[in-house]
Amino acid sequence: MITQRPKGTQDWYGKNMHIRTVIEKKARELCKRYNIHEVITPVFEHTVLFQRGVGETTDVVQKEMYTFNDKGDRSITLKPEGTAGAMRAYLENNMYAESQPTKLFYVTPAFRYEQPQSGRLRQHHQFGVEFVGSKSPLAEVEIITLLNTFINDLGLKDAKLHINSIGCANCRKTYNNALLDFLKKHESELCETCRERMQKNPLRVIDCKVPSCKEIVEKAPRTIEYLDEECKEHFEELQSLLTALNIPFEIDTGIVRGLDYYTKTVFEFVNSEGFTLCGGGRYDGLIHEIDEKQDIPSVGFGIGLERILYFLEKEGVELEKEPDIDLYVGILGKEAKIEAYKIVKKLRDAGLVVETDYMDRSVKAQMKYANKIGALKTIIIGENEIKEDKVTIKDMANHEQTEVKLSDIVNVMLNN
RNA sequence: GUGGGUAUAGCGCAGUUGGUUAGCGCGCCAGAUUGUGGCUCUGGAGGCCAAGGGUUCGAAUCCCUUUAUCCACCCCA
Repeated sequence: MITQRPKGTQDWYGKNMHIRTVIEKKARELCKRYNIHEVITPVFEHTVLFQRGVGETTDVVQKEMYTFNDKGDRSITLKPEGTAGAMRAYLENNMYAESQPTKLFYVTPAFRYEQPQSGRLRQHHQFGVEFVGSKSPLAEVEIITLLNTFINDLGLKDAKLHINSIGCANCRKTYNNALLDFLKKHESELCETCRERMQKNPLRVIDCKVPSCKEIVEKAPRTIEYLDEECKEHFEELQSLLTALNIPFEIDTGIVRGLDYYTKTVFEFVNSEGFTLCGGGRYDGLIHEIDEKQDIPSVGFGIGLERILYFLEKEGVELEKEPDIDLYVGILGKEAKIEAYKIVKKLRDAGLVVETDYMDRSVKAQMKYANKIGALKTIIIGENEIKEDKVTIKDMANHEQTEVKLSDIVNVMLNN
C-alpha cells in the first residue's frame, strides 16, 4: 500500500514526462504569440467558489469534489477545473482595473472524484485560456484559432471543431419551457437518468447516449431555435469569422456542456469516435456569480494534457525527441577520476550534454552503457591520457576515431 | 455510484483436468587474452504467483472478501 499511488493518479516520468514537457513548451510559446499571460493560482480554494462558479446542480459539485475542512475549520476544495480559480484571481487582484481585455493562461492539476477509465483520472492536468472582458465573437475566434493552431502543431489530425450556441439566460428560460413541454410528452419513453435530468437540468437530456433517448431527442427543440436577436447575431458572426479564417467547423446542436456557467457559444474538439479532446465556450455570467458587483463577459477553454497524450498515442504521432548526449566520458582507474570529472564539468559548463561513469565499471561496460544511452561520441580518460595530454574521440555512429589534445577537448567538442 | 474483464520477475507473457525445486522472451549484471559499444555465445541476480481468508493430503490453479488496474455507463479534460 505504501508504495502504491492513490487510485486514479499517475506518476509522470520517462517518456511521458518528456512529452508533457514538450506539450507545455508548445503551449507557452503559442500563448506568448497571442500575448496571453500565465497565472498560477492555488491548488485549493474555498469550497464556495466552486459551488457558485461551477454551479450547485452540476455533477462535479454535487458528487465529485475533493472537499475537506482544514485545521481552522474552513471548507476547502481541491480545484476540480481551472476557470473558477483564474476568475477569482482576476477579481481579487483587480485585473479589471487595467485596460481590457485580460488574457490569461494556466497549466494546472485538477481533481475530481470519478471512476477512472481511458483518458479520465482523479487528478488530471489541463492547459486552459481565459479571455476576459470582451463580448465580441472575436474573443471566441481568438481562443478557437489558438486551439486549432495548437492541435495542428502537435500533429493531431483526428480532431474536429464542433460548435453550438445555448443562448443567454433569457433564451434559456423560453427554451427550457419548450423543452420541458416536449419531454413531458415523451416522459414514459425516456431512460431513468433522463427522467431525473428533467427535474434537475433538462438541457442535459440532449446529450444522452441511450439510443432510445437519442431517437426522441432528435425531434426535441434545440437551443439554437430559441436564441434571441442578440444571441443569434452573435452566433452568426462567429460562424462567418471562422469561415473567413478557413477554420473548418460543424454545428452540433447536441453539445451542451456540463458546467452551469456556459452562455451563448459552446464548442468541443472531438475525434471520429466521438471522444472529446477539449472543450470550452463563453461564460458571461460567471464573474457576476462570483462577485455580484462585477459583470464582465468571458470566454475560455480547457484541454487535458492526458487527453493530448491519449490522442497522440492513438494517432501514432511522435513529438520531438529528447536531446542527444553529446559526449560520454569514460573513466579508467582511480587516479584519473578527479581529472576526468573536472573535464566533465568543464564540458557541461560549455553547454554540452555530457554523461560519465559513476559505477566504477570496466571500460567495456562503459562503452556498452554509452551506446545504450545514445551518446554521439565517447572518450576514455585514464592515466596515460592525462600524462600525455591526448585523448581519442570515438564517433559512435561510424566508429571513426580521432586523436586530440586532452587540454583542447572543450574547444574541439564545441567546434563540431 | 453501476456493470464487465484482468492481476505470475523491472517490462511483455506461458503455466495443461489442482501434484515435486514456477518457466520463456526482452531488460539488468558479469565473462568470452588483460584499456573500447552495437551481433553472437556463456553464466548470474531477480518472484510471499496482488493482499487476506477458506476448501484439500496438496493451490499460481477451485471458492469468498478486499485492493488495484483496464473497459463501458454517468459525467467530463
